[in-house]
Order: sequence, then C-alpha cells, then structure tokens
Amino acid sequence: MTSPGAYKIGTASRLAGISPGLLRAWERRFDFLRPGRGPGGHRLYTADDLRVLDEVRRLRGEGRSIGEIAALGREHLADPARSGSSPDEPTERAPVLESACVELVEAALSLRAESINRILDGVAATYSSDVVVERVIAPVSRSIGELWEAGLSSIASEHLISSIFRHRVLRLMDAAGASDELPTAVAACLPGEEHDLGILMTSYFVTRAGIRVLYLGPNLPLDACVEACGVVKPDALLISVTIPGVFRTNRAGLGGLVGELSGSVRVYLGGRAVPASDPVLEECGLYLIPANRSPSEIARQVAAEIRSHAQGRGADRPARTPA
Amino acid sequence: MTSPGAYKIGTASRLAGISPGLLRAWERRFDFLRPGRGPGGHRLYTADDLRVLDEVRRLRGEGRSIGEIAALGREHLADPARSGSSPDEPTERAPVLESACVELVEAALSLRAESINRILDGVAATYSSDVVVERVIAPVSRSIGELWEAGLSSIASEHLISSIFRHRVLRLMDAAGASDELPTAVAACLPGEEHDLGILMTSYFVTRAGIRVLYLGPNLPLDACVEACGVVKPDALLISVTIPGVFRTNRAGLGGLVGELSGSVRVYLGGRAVPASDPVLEECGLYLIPANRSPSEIARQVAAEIRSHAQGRGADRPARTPA
DNA sequence: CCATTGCGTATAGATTATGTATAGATATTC
DNA sequence: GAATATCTATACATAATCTATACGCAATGG
Repeated sequence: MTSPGAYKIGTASRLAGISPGLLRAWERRFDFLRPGRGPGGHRLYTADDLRVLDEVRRLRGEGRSIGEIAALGREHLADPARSGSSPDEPTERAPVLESACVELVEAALSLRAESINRILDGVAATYSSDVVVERVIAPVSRSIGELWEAGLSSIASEHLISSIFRHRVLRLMDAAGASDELPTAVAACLPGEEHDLGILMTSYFVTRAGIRVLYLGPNLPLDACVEACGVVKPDALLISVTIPGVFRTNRAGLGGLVGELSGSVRVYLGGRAVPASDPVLEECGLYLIPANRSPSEIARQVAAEIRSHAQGRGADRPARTPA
Repeated sequence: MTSPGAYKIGTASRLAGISPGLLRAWERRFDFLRPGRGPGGHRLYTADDLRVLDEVRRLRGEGRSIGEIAALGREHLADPARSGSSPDEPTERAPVLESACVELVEAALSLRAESINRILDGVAATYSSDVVVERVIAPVSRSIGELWEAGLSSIASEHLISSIFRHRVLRLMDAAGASDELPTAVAACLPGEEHDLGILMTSYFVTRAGIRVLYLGPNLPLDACVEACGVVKPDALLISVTIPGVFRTNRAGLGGLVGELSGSVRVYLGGRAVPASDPVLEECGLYLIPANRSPSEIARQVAAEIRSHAQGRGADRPARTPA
C-alpha cells in the first residue's frame, strides 16, 4: 500500500542486516516474507518488507526464534506498535492522510491541542507508526514552519505542535525498544538551531532500523558532543544543522570533530543547511547526508552503515544473549 | 488476551524464569499447564500461559509449594485479581525515593538513558504520579542543574534527563486528560530561559487540579503570548521566569501585559527569578507566585483561583451552570 | 531409623529447527 | 565478454526440543 521501494536481495540484506541466504531460507520455510519478482526473476523487496525485517531483527535480538516470530504473522510484524494496544476501534472513518495534514495545520493555527491529539490518534489507528511520522508529522511540521516564516502564523502554533509531535515521536521511540547491546548513536542539534524535530524523526527511524539512539536534543555545543561521546563511546554521532548561519559558525569546529573523537565514531551531518557535498569536511572524515531520499530510507542506510561499522570494530558487543 | 504470542519452551523459560525441564515436569505432573503443540511437536506457550507462570512464580516466591499452587487450578492462576489474598505490602517508602534520586543523578551523569527509564518505571510502579513528579523529577532536575552550574557535569547530562523528564511529565498530563469544557490556562516560558521543566511540572499539577493547560513550551516572546491568548481566550496565563536577566529584560513588557490582554485573563508569574513581591507589577494586575510552598500546593491554589474566576466570568462557557 | 512422597534436576537418544554452504544455471552490470 | 549478483535445489552442522527414565534431597509418617 505504501511501499515505493524495490530493493534486490543484496540491498535488502545490507539494509536489514540479514544475509541473503537467510532471507531466501525464511521465504522458503515461512510465509511472512513474499517479495515480488522482477522481470529476470530476482526478488524485489518493498519498504514494507524492510519494515517487517526491522521488527524481525528486533525480536531476534530479544532471543525469540524465527519460528515463533513467523507465527506472529506478517500483519503483526509490519506494525508492532498498534497490535498490542487497541483492537476495539472499528475505524469509523479512515482519514486520508492529506486531509489529516490539513486539519492538523488548522488545529495548530487555532491552538486546539485536543484536536491535534484527536487527529493524530485517528491517523495512528489506521496507519503504521512509520507512515504517521513520515507522511503526517514531517510534512505538517514543515508546513507550520513555512507559514511562520511567511508571517502567516504565530510562533505559538509552531511551539504547540512541535511539543506535541516531539512527545509523540519520543513515545514511538520508546515503543521501538532499544537494548543495551545494540550499536549506539548519539544524536544532537547544535546551539542556535530552532528545530529539533527533524533529527528527532531521523532518530526514530534509525532506532527502528536497529540502532540504539541516545537523543540529546537541541542546543548542544560541539565540545559537549565530544564530551558525551567520551562517556557513551557510541559507534556514530548524528548532528543536524538546519540553519545556514549555524553551519557557517560551526564549520571549522566540525572539521576538527573527527580528530577529537575516538577514531571509531562515525560522524554524520544532516539537515537542510548541509550541502550535498563539501570536500573539505568530507576530507576530515565526516559523512554528509544528502536529502534526496525519504527520511526512513536515509535512516535505514545510515543504520546499515553504523551496524556494519560497529560489527567490524568489535567483539565487545555480544550479538545475542541466550542467558 | 490480545497478544497472539506463540512461545517455544526456551523463550517461555527465559521470560518466566523457570527452567525448561521444570516446565515439562509440571506439565507431566499437574494440569495447570497444557501448552499446544506446533507442527513439529514442540510445545507452544501462549501469552496466557506466561501470565499464569508469572503468578506461579510469585506464589512460589511466597513459599507455597507447586502442589498447592497447582491445586488452585488454572482459572485461579490466570486471574489472580479474584484471589482474596491481596497482600499490599507497606514497604518502607522514603528511602526508596532517596536512593532512586541518587541513582538517577548517577545515571544521568554517565548518560545511561535506559537506566534512567528503568529507575523511573520502578518508582512509578510504587508511587503515584504526583509523588514521582514532586519527589523525584523535581529534585533530580534541580540537582543536575546545580551540578552543571558548578561545572561538575556536562550539559549533555542535563539535556538527556530533561528530555526524558519532559517526555514523562507530558505523558502524565495526557493521562490526566483535559476536556474542552474545563477552565483553561496557557503556559509558557519567555525567550532566553534555559529550563522549561519547572513550568511544565507546574502545568502538570495545575492539570491535575482540574484546569486544562495549553503548554506552549520554552522560548515564547511576550507578544506571541498575547497573540496566543487572543486565539485561545484562556482564563489564565502562566509565565515562568527563572533567569534574573530575562526578568529584567521583560519587566516593562510584563507590566503592560494585562492591559494588552482581554481583561478576563489572569496573569500569573512564577519561577526562581520572580521576586516575592513587586508592587509595580502587582499594581498592573499580575499575580506573583511565591516559591515558598511545594509546586503541588501552589498549583492547587492557583487552579482554585482560576476555577472560581472562570466560573465568575462564565456565560461563554456552555459546560456547567445550567440556567 | 526407614519408607514414602513431593519435587527439582540430570541424562540419553531421537527428532526438529535453523543458519550456512555448495554447485550449476541465469541475469545484470560495466 | 568478464565480473558480479541472483536463482534453485540440496546438503550439512549445530542448537533446541522431545520422550522417557532415573537421581537426589527434603519433609513426613510409622
């Protein structure tokens, strides 16, 4: 229904962190994976499939066997957040995403917090968490931001809906459940940034893709990032920069960042104000995240890179615990 | 009853804390456990079975033998609420809170997000939300703030625990449920404020006291407050000022605030930077909130004032007072 | 003191579950 | 066209589970 992506098995394998052979074996032995085929007979996995595989990986990490997981059924795997909670709602009226977005903007402009929450609940009853984040929360917060920049709305509207969205996304991250043993990333915004919802949504998707994210929020100076990395010893550091001025101010500091960190921390730089390419920074070892794909796709790729990087650097991270 | 889980014996054993051999022995010797079988003959335990096993483990912990427990019958075990034995254990309370606070500070300093959440969950399982907010969240955030001011902790620790606390308090406010028909207050921090947790906690208690609070978060300029009040038409506006400089900067604007608002909005000013008395501002119609009592007491009193004020002005509020 | 009973644990051998590897054929990419 | 990726089918090794039986230990009762 909502899956444009078409990944061949190698890509899917890398993104999901599961070997191609195993993907084929699961397909042969269970029914929760039924990828379509391309003209040459190659398997083509959808974004939905990858979402299922994210959940499978999470459950396997908890020690469940693949047989048990398969018994849960594809439906449960595709949207774990909803299945546990409310089977009672007969979905009186499945709001189209577009109209929900419009209603949300209107509710935000008139500061009707209860309406905002009601609309979000309605959408969440029908769509998966990923869809809610990517197709509702992201575009609505962008719209509100643009309205504010155009002087068409009060900053209060932006504050209100940001607060509600932030709260929702954090709740979804809680539900995605991060274990101590996963590869870890630290996420933060630099001082002067106005919005942290972007990196928060990215953090959500990275979490969903099997990385434990320590979200430190907005307004964290670079040296505090370095300090935090010294304590946490993450596999990656994610920094969002949406304001050009902030990028310029910190460009020098960002260049030196990799040098100050332990060499095993990959530093990703994303956000509107980050150029598609910056040879100087890339020379310094930073990874720039281009914004040409959807947040969930980007996050999954970043997660895959972090995962393989973390695997490379360490037996200090036991994969599974039968204890 | 909702979870369609099918757990093989190894997983069930791990989840219930009972060895696989013992599970088989019980099944052989008693009849409170009759797991189904998968196609290969493996036992498949349901979520109900696990609930039964939780209860069994609890009873065994109380020293009952498995024979006695089995004699209770599966029904009794599956629904322990019915059993007359509800030994509410009056565990010693205060020390737990103290140690939880100490542990929280330590966890924050070493940026262990999972530990923080685990400790909070533990406290929340025993104490009411009000106690958690007032006796744990408030003092811990104050401690972290003081440590930071003293240069003894990284700003990252403050960010992390603030983010988690903010999320928790917002969740509690959601749970407190605010209806459209209640008297309404708008809450915000002025630009330049570092911390919004204080006013957020106040908002929580005000909500608990039966006022609907529209929380607009930190960094809201005074004119945006005025604008928001024009849209929402609240009964009160709560503003927090914790930084003396911010108070000085906005003192003039605060003085004119009541004049700019519709006359029926009571304006409360609270926070560390607000003096116990300021004749000029009070002359302008503002209410200063002294910080000499606990947040919940203050909030209760403020809520009572707002409520009677709203009732007084109230024809535009169709909720109560039938003619 | 000994026999019995209740109950947790251990062992042996067979079966099933699950991840991985191989070989030969096709498809894709450069 | 060569290198690489995928496909199918089969095989294999280990881990997990199954059944059945036996063992050890504590409490109980004669």
